[in-house]
Amino acid sequence: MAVTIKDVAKLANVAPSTVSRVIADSPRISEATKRKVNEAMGKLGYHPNLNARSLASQSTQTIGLVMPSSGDVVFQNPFFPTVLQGISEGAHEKKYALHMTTGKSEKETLEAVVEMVQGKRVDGMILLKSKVEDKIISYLLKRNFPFVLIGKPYKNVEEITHVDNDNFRAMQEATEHLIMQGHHQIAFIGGCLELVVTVERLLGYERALRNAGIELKNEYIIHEEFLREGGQEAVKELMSLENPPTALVVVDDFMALGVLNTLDELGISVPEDISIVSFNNVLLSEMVKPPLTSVDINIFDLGYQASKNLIQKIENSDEPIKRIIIPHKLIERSSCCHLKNK
Amino acid sequence: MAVTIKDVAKLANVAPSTVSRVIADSPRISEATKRKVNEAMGKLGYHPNLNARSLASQSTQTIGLVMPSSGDVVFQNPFFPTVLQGISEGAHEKKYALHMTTGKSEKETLEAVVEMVQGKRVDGMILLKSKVEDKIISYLLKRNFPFVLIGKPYKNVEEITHVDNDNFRAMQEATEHLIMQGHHQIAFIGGCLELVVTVERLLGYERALRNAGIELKNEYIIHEEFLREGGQEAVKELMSLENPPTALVVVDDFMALGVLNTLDELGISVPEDISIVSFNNVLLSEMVKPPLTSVDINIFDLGYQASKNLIQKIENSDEPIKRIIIPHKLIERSSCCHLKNK
DNA sequence: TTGAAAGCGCTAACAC
DNA sequence: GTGTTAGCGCTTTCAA
Repeated sequence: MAVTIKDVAKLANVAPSTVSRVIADSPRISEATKRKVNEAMGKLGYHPNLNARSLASQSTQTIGLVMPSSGDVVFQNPFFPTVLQGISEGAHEKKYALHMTTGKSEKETLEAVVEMVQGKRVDGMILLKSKVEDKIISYLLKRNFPFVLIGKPYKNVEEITHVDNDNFRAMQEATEHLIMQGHHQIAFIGGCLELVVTVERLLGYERALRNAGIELKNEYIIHEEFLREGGQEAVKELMSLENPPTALVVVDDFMALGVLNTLDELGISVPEDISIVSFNNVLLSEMVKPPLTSVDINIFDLGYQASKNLIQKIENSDEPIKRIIIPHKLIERSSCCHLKNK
Repeated sequence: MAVTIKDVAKLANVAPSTVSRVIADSPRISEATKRKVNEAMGKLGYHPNLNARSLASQSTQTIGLVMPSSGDVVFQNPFFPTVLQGISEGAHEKKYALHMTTGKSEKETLEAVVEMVQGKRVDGMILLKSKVEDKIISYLLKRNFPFVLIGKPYKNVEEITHVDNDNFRAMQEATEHLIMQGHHQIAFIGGCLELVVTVERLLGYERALRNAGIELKNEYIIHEEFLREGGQEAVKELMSLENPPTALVVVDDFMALGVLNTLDELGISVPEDISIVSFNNVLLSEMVKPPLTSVDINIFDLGYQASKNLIQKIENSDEPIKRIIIPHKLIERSSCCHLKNK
């Protein structure tokens, strides 16, 4: 068996509780015994058993996370690793670890969460996306379990600490950027409408058009899970409309790359024939041709603030509900240009 | 306080141990009490405390993982998420969870591992890369703690279960592919030489050239951590040699994209002026222009097999040491062509 | 400032 | 088949 607190206590000639106090760096312990105990720990190569500690102290110093299931589109693009990196960084700073599981279905995912929460494996949870009707959120809310959502909750906004971009404004600005370049025929290429982020951005797009007195056209709005094949068709259809768009807003750089390829096949050049603004500003966006004008939403920070704030909440149970808005920024590159008058 | 096994026992009029047996689905328990207990669990909304279980049973059903630290290049490309996805999938199938931490330095990383291992937070570990001198490996080996390495160990190959590609052959074949297309001046663009994978591939490259009776040139071999700026210079230098290469092998698609851009700037076209074979075959490789001929190394499977085999090892302590080679495959696209005779 | 002792919630060996 | 009981290794009152 491994070396325990008792072994250390024996060697240092103190009680186990004293050792425990030394570990916790309790103030009311003499320097002398502190040294004595530390020495014994060193000599024995002692390391606390964290399960025992968690059991006794009802805290785990770990944050729970549910990964998007394999096969989820999310995985093919850098959002997930980057946000994870941010989460991990924030956790690491406060000496928290991460505990993750996957769920293939919504049911499995919920089960995974229940297991973590009721199984006392984690002190808090970070949720990576908010569905329109989210059982996980209801569950956590009901149990009053600390969690932070990355993204905007569909409901109960006032009760949920969340970190998000101002996706409405971000998309509005992206659209306005195109409008200011003279574009009136601007199409929206977005993802799954069940995701709140898509809804928000769509609204921002619509607002920008409306503000500019531009008529909304249903056929200019596309929702595709796509990477590869899926979207190709949609883009082709879009471009063969009677009045094809002269500009596109695309909700993700990776999608934009797919769009770029389809346009290339169609012999349409960017930005000469059509302008594009996309989102996320991942490394990719500056490496493709043409480099993409893209809205940087600070993915890393989204994750970093999520774990940072979750930990605050864990450690101080009457921390107020917060809404943290991570700033975005339009990074101009070469995929947009002024609409030439015809 | 949460509902415990005792509450269930009381309600079902049985002993706590009986409840425990029902949970473990012990064979020697009557259907009647099984039902009775299950009913009580349902009624109370019981969920086992996993810390208590781990403490008592000395097992956690979780796998440890150390993430590449933020800032690590690894994060900017899809290798990490994909391998994580594979690991997660394999773990999920056997109802294992993942526990992860980050380390910024080698020292921190080792500490993180020690904490997981001695802290009894995990039953086994997956290592994502093998350094030439790897303290983590020595540590785990010394403690005889179950672990699986993704990649090839630098030493102690016979004692370490690892899952890897045959990187030597993969690179040899990639190089031969170019040689068969008439190329003799083939440069190698690789990553950090401290990583065993780089060494292996370099050897495969050299073997292919040697087999074909082609002289090795030092100036044809580049090692760059690069993405962006770093590599640009290197590629420019390479192309301004007296005898610039007519083909490149690049160890990563993402790097290849960087190379592609630099070449474009130099007015060199692919594949007309220079051919490229890269590695990993991530989605990106078919989306860039020109689509990259790339060696698919089955990243997902690397992760999947790693957790699969780690779990076997955890559950059966005299499982033999294994070496699992994941097949690779050259996917031909448009970044290579026959060398025109001059 | 330190020690003794009672749990945290579970499993498992042993008894019946 | 089921109950009793002794831990797993730690934290945390309560006393001294």
